[in-house]
Amino acid sequence: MQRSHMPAANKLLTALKRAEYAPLKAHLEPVTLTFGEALYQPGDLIKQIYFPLDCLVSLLTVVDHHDALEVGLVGREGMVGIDYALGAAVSPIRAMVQGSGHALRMKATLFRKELQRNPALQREVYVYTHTLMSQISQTAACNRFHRVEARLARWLLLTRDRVCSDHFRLTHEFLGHMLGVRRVGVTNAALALKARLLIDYSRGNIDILDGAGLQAASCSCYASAAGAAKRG
Amino acid sequence: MQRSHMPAANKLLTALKRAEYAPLKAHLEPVTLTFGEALYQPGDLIKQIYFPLDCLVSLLTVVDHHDALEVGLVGREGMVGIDYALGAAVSPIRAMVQGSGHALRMKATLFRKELQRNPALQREVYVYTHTLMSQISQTAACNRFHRVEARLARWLLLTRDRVCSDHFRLTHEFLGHMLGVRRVGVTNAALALKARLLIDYSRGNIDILDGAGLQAASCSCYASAAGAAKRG
DNA sequence: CCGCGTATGTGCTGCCGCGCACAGACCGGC
DNA sequence: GCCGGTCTGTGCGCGGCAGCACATACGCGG
Repeated sequence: MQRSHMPAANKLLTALKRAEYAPLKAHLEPVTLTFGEALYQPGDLIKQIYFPLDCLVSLLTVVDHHDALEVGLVGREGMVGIDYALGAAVSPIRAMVQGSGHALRMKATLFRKELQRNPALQREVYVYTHTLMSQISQTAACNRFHRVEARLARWLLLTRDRVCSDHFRLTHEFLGHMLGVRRVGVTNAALALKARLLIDYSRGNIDILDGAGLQAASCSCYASAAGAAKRG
Repeated sequence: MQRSHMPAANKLLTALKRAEYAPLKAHLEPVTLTFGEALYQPGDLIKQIYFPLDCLVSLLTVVDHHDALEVGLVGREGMVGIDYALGAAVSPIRAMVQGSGHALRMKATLFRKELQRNPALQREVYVYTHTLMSQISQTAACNRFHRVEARLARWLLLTRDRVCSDHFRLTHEFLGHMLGVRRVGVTNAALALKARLLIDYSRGNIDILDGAGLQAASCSCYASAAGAAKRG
């Protein structure tokens, strides 16, 4: 997953001023998250809040206890556990580590206490909530109207923005789960992108060769709220 | 759209205690919303917040300036303008009146001021945000995994819960826009439900004959968060 | 360097929903 | 009672993706 050895900062936290951040800092604990780890399952009590540094977390809605669809993607621009911040005790979704890396973790109860007395933190958290909600809506429409190839392109770009690298590890099988399509569907879409020299890949190693071209191949959704908000 | 002449109360507001509600009350203005009216378009500045009483508002994500997909449905259990409450100035979505009726309206700026100093209102608004976000996610997964017939059944049940009546007016054409499918797709699904004596309809007048049966015909999504939260 | 497991490519068949076109059915207005 | 507009039902061809099955390719460990 090769990225810089010193984890980048979490943008939601760095938006806070020194005095606003200080009371949080004492309770933040650095953790390493590994690929495939589930931070929450649907119905789980939310005990910890996570602020990704250089890892990547997928938010998945689970239907009928087996089919799952990714609805959101969280990198260092956000946090995992928004539901708790909004007053919910249990998670309605599955949060799965999609790219290994580091994060800062905090006990949920302590986070809520701090949130209640910290207006700056509130502002950041609620603005991020809005961003995430827009992203989820956008993704829903994208899944409905656009073909697998465009959605794959979009997804690769979103991932790139979060890991800040043109190279990352992901198998077709996994991408299939993320996009809610068969593995073969991913293979075909990936072949098309490869043929156009936009990406290259082999056995789970993906390289983005032509970001601009990939953006052209992706649907307009990438350029919209979701993409824009994430790059900032 | 036949419902009681005295508009039911908005549940988000009635959850507030007298003293908490009083400062809001002064600024709430009753309005009549008519079918087809757009409260916001994507990119619009949010100037008013709406609390539906007996009307129904659809939240739509618009792609490429022509295709639209419904992601959420707001009745008297919620409010329209959540984005503004979260700190956004412009609406990322279209909010369209799907069932005529009454609502309470408030200037957005006044609402934000009151929100800032009213913890009980904050709690209600953020819990509703969570409900809505869950609903959007659930809908996204539902659109992906379930067939038109099941989704139509689910959508009719959600509508029923909000208008509190087994009868309402909706054309296939309109339902097609809501579900993101062709009108003919709706016709076929509706025919199947009619054949099973779960619903009846004619020229825009829809009757739910067998709610339990319809729920069985709908996907599990209805029973999940979305449905549960709305009936409460 | 051999073998096995994982990752990727290919070839079917089938169904769902799309786009288009048109036929009936019902309702209100004149 | 006729006319026009709206709503609903039907037919046809097509494409994307599902499900299933199998064929290669790559890489690691022994």
